[in-house]
Amino acid sequence: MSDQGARRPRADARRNRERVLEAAEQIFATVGLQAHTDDIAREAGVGVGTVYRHFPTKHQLVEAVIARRTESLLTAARAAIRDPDPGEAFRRIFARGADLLGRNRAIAEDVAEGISLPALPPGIKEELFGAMSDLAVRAQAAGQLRADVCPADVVMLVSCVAHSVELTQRLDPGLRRRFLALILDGLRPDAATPLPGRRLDLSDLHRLAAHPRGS
Amino acid sequence: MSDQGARRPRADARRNRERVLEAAEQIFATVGLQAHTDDIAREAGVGVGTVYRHFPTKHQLVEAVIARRTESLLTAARAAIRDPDPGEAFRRIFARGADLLGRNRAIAEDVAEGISLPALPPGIKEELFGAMSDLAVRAQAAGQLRADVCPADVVMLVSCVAHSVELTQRLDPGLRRRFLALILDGLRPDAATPLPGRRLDLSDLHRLAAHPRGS
DNA sequence: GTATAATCGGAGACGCGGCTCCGCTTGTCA
DNA sequence: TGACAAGCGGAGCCGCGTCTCCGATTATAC
Repeated sequence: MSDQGARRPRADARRNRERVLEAAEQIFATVGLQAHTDDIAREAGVGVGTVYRHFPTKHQLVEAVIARRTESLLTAARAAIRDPDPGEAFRRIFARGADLLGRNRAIAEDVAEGISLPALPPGIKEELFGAMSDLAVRAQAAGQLRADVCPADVVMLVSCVAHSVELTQRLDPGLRRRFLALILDGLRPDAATPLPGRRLDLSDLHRLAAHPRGS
Repeated sequence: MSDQGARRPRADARRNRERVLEAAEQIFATVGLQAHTDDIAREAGVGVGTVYRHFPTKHQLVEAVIARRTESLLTAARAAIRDPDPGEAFRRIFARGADLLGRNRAIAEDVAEGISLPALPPGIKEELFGAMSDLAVRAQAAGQLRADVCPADVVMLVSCVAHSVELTQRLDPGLRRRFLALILDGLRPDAATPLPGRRLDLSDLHRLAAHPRGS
């Protein structure tokens, strides 16, 4: 009761935590979200108990793994906002997102699962949506992105690409670029046929994110 | 041993089989593939035992439900091959597929799951792929579809659309048409930027279909 | 109407995967 | 070096969902 509650963990605990994180990253990336905790523990060379002590639920483990990877994308997206060529910046980040998804099956599944990005801590999610949205708006202002798409469309398209990535990855990793090219062509402003239906904004997406599956 | 092995089922058996099929169609459409057998039985007003007598595994039940729905799409696709406007025919069947997917969550999940269409009997699957492929080729010959996409791309795109449908349906059913329009714009021949990567044919897809998940 | 075989229903067996519990081990501090 | 709390591991618990089993029920044939 005399000193502060926080106390540095033991060396082996720190080492194991890192090992679990790395094993999880590796296994989730190849097997996907439905990987078994036991397999992750075995890969890390520890017992299941150890995994669950560091990450009380499987979901928290997924969250930790995905957050790590996503942060770097967010950083890149933030930097891209200052790019002198908004169209190129938009396409680059879009492609980079697809790339991240392509390299990590768990993230692809998570993003494909919904705009809700259930495994991502709320803060990062909103920032990422916001950054993508900003990039889109800037590209539109520069006449490099068709004017009738709304940020919500773009975010959804990413999820759509995530999904195609999931598929094509299994067949031929190079195929991903074909899809990307196809979708980016559909996003170009020249020769675009007007989109039907109503526009949605980010708040609609966030509203949906709150109710991931129910109707 | 005197008469032939086949014998007409009892009247109540036929009635129950039909009820199960209808209940399953209804529940799978709204809840999706992960619907519980017990719920289907309750909806049909029979016991689980009855469901399992008619459809020994859940998978066979799914298969029966999906096959029913898919056959009508196949019929439409076959008819569309004789359409005087190949571009329009292609777009119409593409849209109709998306529509079917949009109305039935189980099919959307199944198609989204992979080009493998795991729940579909092999015959229908190949015919459907073939019909879509024919429509694409004809549209290309008429200059209504960009020349650098290959049939495999189209089949994959359908899966991609299936996925977006899954998402958008929950948010706003009208949104589906926006996606469709976006994708179809990307498929137009004018102003298309050349697609990178190598072309795949249907046999590549079928090869993949044989190994749905493994690497 | 009666015999009989087909069909029904739902309690519960079974397998699977996330998670817990507790006896043993090991890092840390004096 | 010894004492002890922090940390470890993995057998097994628990809830869930698919499917089975068998006594009760009922359509059908004569």
